[in-house]
Order: sequence, then structure tokens, then C-alpha cells
Amino acid sequence: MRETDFVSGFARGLKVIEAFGETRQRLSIAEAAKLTELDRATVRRSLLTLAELGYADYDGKFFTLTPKILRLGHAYLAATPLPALLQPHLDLLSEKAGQSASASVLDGADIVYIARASQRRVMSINLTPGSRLPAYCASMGRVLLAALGEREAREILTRSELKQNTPNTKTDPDELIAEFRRVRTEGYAIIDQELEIGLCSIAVPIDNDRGETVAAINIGAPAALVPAAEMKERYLPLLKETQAALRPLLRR
Amino acid sequence: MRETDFVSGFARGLKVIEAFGETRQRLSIAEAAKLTELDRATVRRSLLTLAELGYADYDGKFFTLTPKILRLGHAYLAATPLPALLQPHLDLLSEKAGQSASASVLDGADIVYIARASQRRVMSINLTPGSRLPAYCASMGRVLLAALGEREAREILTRSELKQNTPNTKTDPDELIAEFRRVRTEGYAIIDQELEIGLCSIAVPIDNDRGETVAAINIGAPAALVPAAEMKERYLPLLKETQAALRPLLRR
DNA sequence: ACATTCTGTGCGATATACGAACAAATGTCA
DNA sequence: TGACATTTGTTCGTATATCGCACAGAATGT
Repeated sequence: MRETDFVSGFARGLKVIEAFGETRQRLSIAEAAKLTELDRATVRRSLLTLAELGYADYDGKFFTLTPKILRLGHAYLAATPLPALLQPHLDLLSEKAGQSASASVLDGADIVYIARASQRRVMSINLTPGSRLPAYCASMGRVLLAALGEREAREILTRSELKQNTPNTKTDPDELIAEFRRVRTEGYAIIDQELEIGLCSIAVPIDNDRGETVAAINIGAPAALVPAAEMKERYLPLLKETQAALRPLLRR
Repeated sequence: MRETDFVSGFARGLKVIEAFGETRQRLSIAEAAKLTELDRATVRRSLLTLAELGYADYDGKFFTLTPKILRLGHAYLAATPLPALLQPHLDLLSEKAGQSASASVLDGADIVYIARASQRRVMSINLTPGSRLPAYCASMGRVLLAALGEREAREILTRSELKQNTPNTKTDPDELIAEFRRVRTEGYAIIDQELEIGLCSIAVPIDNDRGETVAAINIGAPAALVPAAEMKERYLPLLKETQAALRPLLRR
């Protein structure tokens, strides 16, 4: 790609939009400039452009995003066949298991939910398509990181903030890499309250017909009802069944 | 705003992202140029910029969006207090009603889901935060359009494609305007299978402390279980209760 | 073989970014 | 309260980046 094939004004604008995710709600020009490390004049032009197009509101002092901005992410969910393809299988899986089932893909050091069939709420946070969790401490994240090469997985770990969410959270990179190796050979990952106390989950990879891992699916359950030790025997067969049902559907 | 406070390269790029939502999955440079009505060279630069930043993949021929693009919409859901504020109330409402409860806001002629507590799936399509439906034939849409002035509501109707989704769908603008007037005085809207056969719903507005309508909430139910005539007596009290509980929370 | 459509590139005209300067608003402290 | 220091939003001139157009070559379809 040539130098001139890059529209820096566009790139700067996207950076400004993402700045809203890092804080809350309202941003002044100066705040946005600090977050994006761009010049105040430049940020101002981006924000006024967003306002002009209806992606943001401006009260003369603060900018806030409008729901129109959801069109951008929606463009992905509507345009990508994977979420729609997975959804009915997740519904079925969720019903059979009597627990929530989800699907996600990897974006950098995060997993991003692309589909979900929820039963009762078991987590304190609300997960919907588009929601993000750190990959290193989520069952689907373990599966997706394991599917990468060891070098690449390690590189992502170094870029992650390996936070000790609960006493159970594994934060040692070497230990995690070893766990990825186990996940690769055994074909599943189990998380026992590493993200949040009271929550267990089990995940398996979803491969396309070339054997590339394109997503992960999981089942989450309250630890009080389903101890981590029982996750495998209870849910792995169901997950494997869904995995097998999806395989022939994932051409290309 | 001065002419020079508008970054047209940014605006063009956003248009390119939205182009993906209109079709499916993969776009070539020429296809994107047609959809956006922009010059091919310009679209090419925007797409290469998206690819360079990791928001899109490029196989040399087609561009596809990556899940990274969800960061943009997520910036809104994470940055806006409304979805998080509504969620627990929707959970409670959904549980009491034994049916799905949702919240949405207006974006042009569409309603956009910003939170949802779902029980069994009753619609053929899968609704998640970010999902869009035409406002004119959705219960929350009726409530939100009714909250606008009559002139503004009519203007949106003229911009809408008033499609006859089912034999029940109201498509006459004057009839719809009259219905908005009823909604305004009575404080709720009921849809009897206008969007999809087998689906009824009832919605009420959510106002802030200045009396401005900032969102709508609804309950949807299968027509086979709950005839439209029973929607009001069954669910309106629950909706009003939620509405009242939310009112003091919506400052500003 | 031809017509059509596509992608990539060079170029002149135009739009944008940057840094600096200024004005207005806000905060601080005696 | 008033004087001063900081922060913030806005404007300006200019160097630079981007746009749209036109064209060439490649790919595709007829």
C-alpha cells in the first residue's frame, strides 16, 4: 500500500469515536484530544463532523454519541454470516443445557460476543453481541488463544493487562501458555470462577472446513449449581454435538 | 459551523462502513463505490485505510469487516448510561411478565434496540442491542414517533418505506398520525401482528425529569398465548410500574 | 475477438492538518 | 473580591495530504 492510499483524517476520526468507549458519556474537545493524543483543532473538526452527520450531539460544550453510531457495528453483525449461522444452534444448545450459550471471536486481546442465547442472568455484567471480555480469563478466550500459534498467543498475553479478577484467576503467562497447550490437545477449555466469583464456563472451538478456528462457543453456569468438576461431563457432549453440527456449514 | 470544520474524508469513510450493512459480507471497491456514490479512488483509499487499521480484511479482491468494527458501536453502549440504567428494570419486568422486554430509542425512521431481557424467542429475527426495526410498525416506534411533534412524525413517515409486512400492517400515513395522537393521550401503543404474524407487543414511553421522551420500553408476546385485546390489562400495569420506577432516575 | 467492468496510478485543483496565537472561560489563592 | 495562572475553544496561514478525474492495463463475460 502506498503512503497516499491511507486517509489519515478517517483514521483520526475513528480514533475519536473509540475514545468515547474509554470514558463515559460526554467528552469535551480537550478531553478527546488528550485521550486520542491528537491536536485539539483536529479533534474538534472530527467531532463537529460527527455532530453534523448525526453520529454525535453537541451542546456547545460536550459531545455525546447518538444511537446512530450503532449503525457502524451493526454493519458488521448484519454483513457477516457467522452470527446468523450460529444463532439457531446456540438457541438449541442453550435449551438442551438449560444454561446460557454464547459465541465469540477474537479481536486483539479481547473476545467479542457475536451471538448469544441467554437463560437467566448469571453474570453481574450484561453480555450482548458486541460485548468484550479479556481473552486470557474467559473460556472462549482460552480456546481462541490456543488456536493461535504459541508465539502469537504469547505476544497477545504480553499486551494484555493480566488482572487478578478473583483468587482463581491465572495470571502467569507461562502457566497460561501451558494451559493453551492442554486446550489444544484436549479440545476444550474450562474456567472456574476466574472472571467472576460464582461463574463457571466451558468452551470449544468452531472450525471451518479448512480446520481454521473461526469462533468459539461456550456454556456458562453458576458455580453453585454446577461445580467446575462437573462442567465437562455435563456440557462437553452437548458442545461437541453443536460443534459437529456446525462443521459442514462453515465453508470457505 | 464553518465549511472547514468538516472533515469530508472522515464522513466518506463512515459512509463506506455503512455500505457493508446494506449488502452482505464482501464488497469489492467498485461495489462499495456504487453503494456510497463516491468515486472509486476515494472508496479504495477508505477501504485500504480500514484494512490498515484492522477494521477490515482484504484478500486482494474483496473487503470484509472484522469484529474490531464493533468497537465503534460499543463505544456508544459503554458510554451511554441509559442502557445500563434500563437493563435491571427490564430484567425485572421480563420476569414479572413472563415475556421478553426491550428498550429502544429512535434513529431516523428506525428504532434501535439498546437493551433487552429475553425469555423464549418469539420473533423469527434475533433482536439484540443495535438491532433496528422500522418505527412505523413497531410498538416502541409508535410511542417514539408519537412523542415527536406531528409535523416531524409526518416527515419521518414520508421518508419511511411503509411496507405491508402482514395483512394487519397500517401503512396509511394519516391513519398512523391519528394513531400517534391516540398514543399521546392514552400513553401506550399496542401492535397486533403488524410486523410479523403471531407477534403482539405493547409499549410505553420513558421520559426524563423534564418530560422529554428519551426511550421506549415494551413487552412482546406470542399472539397465540396473549391476544392483542388482553395485552393492555395484562401488561400495561407492569409497564407503568417500570415507567414510574425509572422516572426519578432520569435526571438531565 | 470484442465489449465491459474492474483496479491501480499520475496529476492538478482543492481540502485538511498542524502549530501558533488569541480570546474566553475556568480555577486558584491571597 | 480581585488579580493572576491555567485550561479550553477558536481562528489563521501555510505546508502537506486528499480528491476527483482521466487513463492504462488486467480481468471477466459474451
